[in-house]
Amino acid sequence: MPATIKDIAKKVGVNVSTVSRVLNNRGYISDSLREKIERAMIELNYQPNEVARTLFRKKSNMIGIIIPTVAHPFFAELCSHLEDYAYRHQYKVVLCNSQHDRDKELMYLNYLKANQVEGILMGSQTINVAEFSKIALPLVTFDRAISDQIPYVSSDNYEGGRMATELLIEKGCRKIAMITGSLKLPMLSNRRHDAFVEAAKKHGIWYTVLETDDYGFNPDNYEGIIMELFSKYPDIDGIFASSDVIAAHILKICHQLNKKVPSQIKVVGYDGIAFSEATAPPLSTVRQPIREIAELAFDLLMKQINHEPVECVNILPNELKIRQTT
Amino acid sequence: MPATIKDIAKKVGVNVSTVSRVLNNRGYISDSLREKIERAMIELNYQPNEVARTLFRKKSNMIGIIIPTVAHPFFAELCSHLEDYAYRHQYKVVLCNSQHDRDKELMYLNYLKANQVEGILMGSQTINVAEFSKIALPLVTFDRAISDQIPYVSSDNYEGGRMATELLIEKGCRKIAMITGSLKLPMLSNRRHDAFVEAAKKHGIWYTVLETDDYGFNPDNYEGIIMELFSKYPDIDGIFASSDVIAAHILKICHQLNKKVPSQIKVVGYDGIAFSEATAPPLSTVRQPIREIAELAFDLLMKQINHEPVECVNILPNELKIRQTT
DNA sequence: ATGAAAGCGCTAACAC
DNA sequence: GTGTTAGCGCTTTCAT
Repeated sequence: MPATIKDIAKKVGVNVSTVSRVLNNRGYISDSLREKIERAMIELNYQPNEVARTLFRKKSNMIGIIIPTVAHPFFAELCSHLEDYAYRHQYKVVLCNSQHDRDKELMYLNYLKANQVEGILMGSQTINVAEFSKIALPLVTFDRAISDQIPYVSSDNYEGGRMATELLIEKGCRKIAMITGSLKLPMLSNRRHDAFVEAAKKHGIWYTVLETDDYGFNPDNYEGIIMELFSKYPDIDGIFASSDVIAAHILKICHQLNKKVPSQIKVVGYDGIAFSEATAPPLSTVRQPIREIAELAFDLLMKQINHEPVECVNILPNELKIRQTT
Repeated sequence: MPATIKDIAKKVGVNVSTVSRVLNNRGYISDSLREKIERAMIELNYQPNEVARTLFRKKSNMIGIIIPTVAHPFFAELCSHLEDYAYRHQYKVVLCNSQHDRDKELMYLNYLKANQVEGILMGSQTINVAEFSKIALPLVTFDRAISDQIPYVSSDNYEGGRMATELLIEKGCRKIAMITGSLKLPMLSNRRHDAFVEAAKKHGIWYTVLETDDYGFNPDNYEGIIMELFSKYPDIDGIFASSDVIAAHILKICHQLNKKVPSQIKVVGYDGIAFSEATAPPLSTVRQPIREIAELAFDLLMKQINHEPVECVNILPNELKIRQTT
């Protein structure tokens, strides 16, 4: 049994409130007593029970992060930055992978609320506004605008898609394809696709679009689609992938099919994850400001927790990284 | 203010203990009352406060995961599986990235304990046994044997290193290198290096070893080392990388230097992360059973929490994935 | 079958 | 300066 404030009090022969005072550095305390108490704390290896404190203060210093899966490098990097900011602000992070499972998402939302987290960061949403309003907790989302009440932060998907497509065209592509996650879901990232289509049309370039499985996190699925694309249109000379992971698979298949990148075919990814620098050849991509997204999202959450007003629409600019696949 | 058990009791006109009974399905309750109470709970959107429950029960249903950084794909995948098992057992996961920072690690350890987590999974340790014994919490580690009291689970590093090296040799390499994380730290993964050296010696093959920066998670550092290797020994014909991430960078540099893989030079990685299948060409690697490692580690933690005896040394076999870089 | 009361570990009025 | 006390939201004896 770990020592409690009572044990300390008893050992020193004072009241628990006195111990509490030194613990919180509040109120007057004689130096001699303070010293004695501090010594006792060390001797008994005392640590305040944060659960009890949370119960009283109604402040848990915990936030929840709900994402589809931390196994995806984009979310892993996002998460890593988020944890970094949280730590600096003395917040702990509860990691929740929804796996795009609606039930799991709902369960986690309830869990988190029941555990008194102060706010939630969501990179995964299958649930709707009504369900959210029940949660009644500070919330920030990525990639999805749930309602105009709930702040979101996202990269400039349209502009990102435009940059990628224009790059392909500029570099001479005349028959381009986009491989994207499912467009059925109302995700902000679908605007990458809108931009692709509009840019292609604007330049009068032939184009086609292929969608991966519903959630786009299944590599096996990617390769089938890429193969299908190449067998149907062997003369495709440019591909915009809606994620670097997909782009890496394209590069792999190109290598396998002996299609030279970038001479015969050019590829642009999206995200700018660490691995995009380590592909062969290094991947041209639309780099999302992952760190900044994390920082802003965390900041927005803190503001809500502190009842400060927040901007709901937060779109951050991307950076086009022209490397060696274009 | 969310509704409490008192609000429910007042609304229905019963004592809180009665409400508590229906909440916990304990003791006798008339059907009519139960129904009324359940209705009230729904009407008030009641959710039990898990913090209060934790305080009373001394059971938080939370565990902590301390890893160097979830941005590294190996840990991201491990974490993803861990979260999966935790969820299935109704446990929540607090994510802690130590960044190999001793202070941060210590802080987190204390935080976690103060927050009454039931156990800790550690993939990062700079602290020592003495510091650990103060924690006095169920613990399982990866990659590092802290003491013979603390269970760890790891892939068979020696055998993995041996398989990788033998593969290189078997495929005809006569001048091989290993690029590894720092060997200064007493990590289990250093045995990959031991195996490399012994296998090379056994076959009378020339070899050399290069170490990355202390913690081996800095890609900029990797490339410098790889370049250095190639400029010093341009006729190297095989490299064993101690991680797939390093291996990917080697592949990239080879592409850049126009060294053909696998004809001129062969590369084997370690880990078997998802990306290892998407490199060009697909990477031969020693695949760690990441899911199984996570499962066993979680299981070991649960056993300790339940005061069941556990095996301390847990070494799981790897699988040699021969793809197209060898 | 239901209520009253004590207590989990801690904090914050309010006394003295 | 330090002690007393009530209470955070919940659970669990122990009465009735």
